[in-house]
Amino acid sequence: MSTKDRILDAAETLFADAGYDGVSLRQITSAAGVELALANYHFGPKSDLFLAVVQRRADELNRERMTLLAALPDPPTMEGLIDAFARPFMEKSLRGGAGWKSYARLIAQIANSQRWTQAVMHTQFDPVAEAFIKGAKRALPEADPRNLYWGFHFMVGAMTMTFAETGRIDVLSRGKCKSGALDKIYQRMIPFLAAGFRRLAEA
Amino acid sequence: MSTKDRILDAAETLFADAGYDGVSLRQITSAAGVELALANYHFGPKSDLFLAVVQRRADELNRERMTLLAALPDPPTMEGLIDAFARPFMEKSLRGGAGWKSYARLIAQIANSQRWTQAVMHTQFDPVAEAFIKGAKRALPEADPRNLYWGFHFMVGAMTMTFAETGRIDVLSRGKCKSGALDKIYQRMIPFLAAGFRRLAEA
DNA sequence: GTCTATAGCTTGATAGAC
DNA sequence: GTCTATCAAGCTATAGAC
Repeated sequence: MSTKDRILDAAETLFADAGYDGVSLRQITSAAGVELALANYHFGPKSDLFLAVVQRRADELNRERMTLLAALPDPPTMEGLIDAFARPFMEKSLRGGAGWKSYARLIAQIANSQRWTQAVMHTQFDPVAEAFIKGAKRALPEADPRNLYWGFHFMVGAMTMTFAETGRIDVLSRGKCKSGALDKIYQRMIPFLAAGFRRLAEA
Repeated sequence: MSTKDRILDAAETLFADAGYDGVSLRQITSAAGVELALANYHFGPKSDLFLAVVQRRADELNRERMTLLAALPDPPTMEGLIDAFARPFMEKSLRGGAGWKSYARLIAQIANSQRWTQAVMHTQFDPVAEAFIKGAKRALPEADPRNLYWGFHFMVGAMTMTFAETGRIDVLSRGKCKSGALDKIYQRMIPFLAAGFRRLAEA
């Protein structure tokens, strides 16, 4: 495994647990088993390393989302549309290894802070978001387009928190619900969100 | 204004913008216009200051939420229940001053990270969450209780991201939607979420 | 590409005078 | 309750040898 990948993997885990400022380059290179100076040599400043961590999986995720979105019938159903957007993330989180779990926790923090909205959310995720909105306009042609943007926003909020698996719901439900049972949650999330979109389309 | 309050206000704004580790005690006391040593004198270690910042408004918020929840008819409607939970936050964010906007950005980060789940979410917000779930069981008695926990989870994800006002939706919608127009968004969020809950109850 | 060594700064916390 | 001064540790970034 290359030095670059070792650094990216270590940075991903640590950034996911403690955030950008909660982790030092020393912790990252130490966890990766490489020298401190190599982080700067391969990635430049710390902020560029952070962006590289996020970009690596965003590219793969977006490619799959775009493929699924393009394969939908026209007009698509809302359920199909939401599934095309959410399924790649769910599958990778369940079966892609620990790196994807870290990435999910990282994205939840990024999506909920102003700090990385421009550099990460707009740069890396807006093209897919626009493809989703375009599909939603076909699925619900009678809807006010603004309501579809808001629906998308509510969906992203519910999804990022779900994939982050903070464990809060496990304690709150006294073990009846499990954050880690993503496939079970997924079966509930899709209809929940689709019903919300449909209700907004009627308004 | 007391030294303690000056420190709390400055810390709130800075923590909301950059997170716990992104802000130093020097930045906080400097913004508050007091000496560095006073942060430790009044609040103890940095982590205790952070918890004090969150607790201050959580107490006020929870009191109002509990009052509204207790005033609902039995059985309540899902719309009424969600409104009782969300309205105090929305009103304060719209009319409570800049401190409540900072607090909303802070809560969005906390709710989406594992790091503060125990010390903040469970400690400060679980009692109200349980009151909400109890009401949801009355509103939708035919629902599997687990689905109500998941609905609550999706609701919190959508709500925290909405109140955080990251501005992403403004750019994505090319100005058609505005993060800051919380009252308009609120009218869409309540039916979106209520329809989601109802759909889960049918499953 | 990798390593050692270090410059230049910032950090949280506190001791001790007032 | 407030202030000055400081400690010990940590930080990012980089220069220079190999």
